[in-house]
Amino acid sequence: MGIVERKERQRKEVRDSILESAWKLVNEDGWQSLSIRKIADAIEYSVPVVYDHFENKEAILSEFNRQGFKLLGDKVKEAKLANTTAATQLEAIAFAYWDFAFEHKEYYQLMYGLGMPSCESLTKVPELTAFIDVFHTTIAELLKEGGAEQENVWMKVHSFWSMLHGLVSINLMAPPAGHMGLSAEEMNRLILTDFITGFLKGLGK
Amino acid sequence: MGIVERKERQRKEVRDSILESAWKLVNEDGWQSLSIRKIADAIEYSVPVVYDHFENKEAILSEFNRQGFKLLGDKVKEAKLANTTAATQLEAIAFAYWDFAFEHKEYYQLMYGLGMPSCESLTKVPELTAFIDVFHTTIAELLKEGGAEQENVWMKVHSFWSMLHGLVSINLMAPPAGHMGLSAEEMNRLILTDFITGFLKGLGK
DNA sequence: TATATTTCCTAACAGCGTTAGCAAAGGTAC
DNA sequence: GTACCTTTGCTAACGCTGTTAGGAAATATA
Repeated sequence: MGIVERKERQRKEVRDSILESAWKLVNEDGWQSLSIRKIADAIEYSVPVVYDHFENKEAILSEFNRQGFKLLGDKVKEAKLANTTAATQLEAIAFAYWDFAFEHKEYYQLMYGLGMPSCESLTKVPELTAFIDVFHTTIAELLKEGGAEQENVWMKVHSFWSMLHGLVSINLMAPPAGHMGLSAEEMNRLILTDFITGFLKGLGK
Repeated sequence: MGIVERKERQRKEVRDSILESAWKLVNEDGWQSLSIRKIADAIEYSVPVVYDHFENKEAILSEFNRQGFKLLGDKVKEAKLANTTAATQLEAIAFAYWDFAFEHKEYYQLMYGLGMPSCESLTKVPELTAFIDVFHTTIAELLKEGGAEQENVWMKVHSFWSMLHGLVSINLMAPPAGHMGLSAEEMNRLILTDFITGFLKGLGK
């Protein structure tokens, strides 16, 4: 009685081909343009068949979300295991994370919700430069004070902005649960002040 | 002949009411559910009238994008001017940035494209914890080595992840132009290594 | 062979961004 | 005041989206 087995196998094949086609479409035209109808077209089934395997479009996306974090987790773990000291491990982890994001842009964009407007829209905002300039003047001043004027100011500006954005956006998406008897707000305060003192130290302060 | 003036004034009134209604709708139901038809309904005009004032939906969004960066720029500049030393200025800037993001969540989400899935989806991914654990073990080990075991490990883990994500995501959205004779890639390498050494220092290394 | 079940499609609903084309209102000139 | 022109704002449509109801055809069971 291999009939139910065959049916399950065929069912899985359709499910896999949905994910495969979806992934192909995403890599061709990005997340925004992915649609159930396009998937149905690609797998050569009608639209409702897709709904036999996934509750809705978001379920397909969150499947890729899971895949992405699984893959990132593996890469990061692999990088750790390839090193022996904790310091080199952390360094390798950071590089692995970085490389993952740029080798799998589509995954990363989905995982962190990047991409509401087109990705390059940020650089087209004229108000951005005025806002970045405030960072620039302050950091340039600090580097002069610290006697490290020759350092690349723009690198530090970019780091400052980026790290700050990272702290903020992760907090908006996944606020820390609060550990060791500290509330989430106390944690945030700590994280922010810790970041600032660390950054100032990096400027020679 | 105040007729053209009146017409311009009325035109501006409609334009303003479009933005006002859009902003209201966004604050009620988020960016994802904003639609031209809802705006038209709110301003009590038909749909094509909206297109007399904005080329398309994206033009409305980028108007808010500009507003957001303008407001953020003002807050940050204000924080700077309220302080005298560069170090306290930088600190005040960071706090102003932070506060802006949480006081104006809608702006911040639009400005940085957060919000493709619902914002809270991140914490629902089971693969996330496995991936964070790699950070945790490594950083805990480093703190032990540095003799700073009592420090809040989770805070450092959260910082590490957040900053790394910030560096990556800003790079994906607005890659640095390359300054001072360095290519964008060299800049990135510098920024990343600088981050790692800085972070390690913060762990007592 | 007849019945029950699974599989799969057509067709629709309600919404979206966007635009063509027309009616009405407003302003201008005689 | 009447004729003309320009602006204004509408209806209605096109083509797309996610999602689902209901029925036909194929398959499995008795």
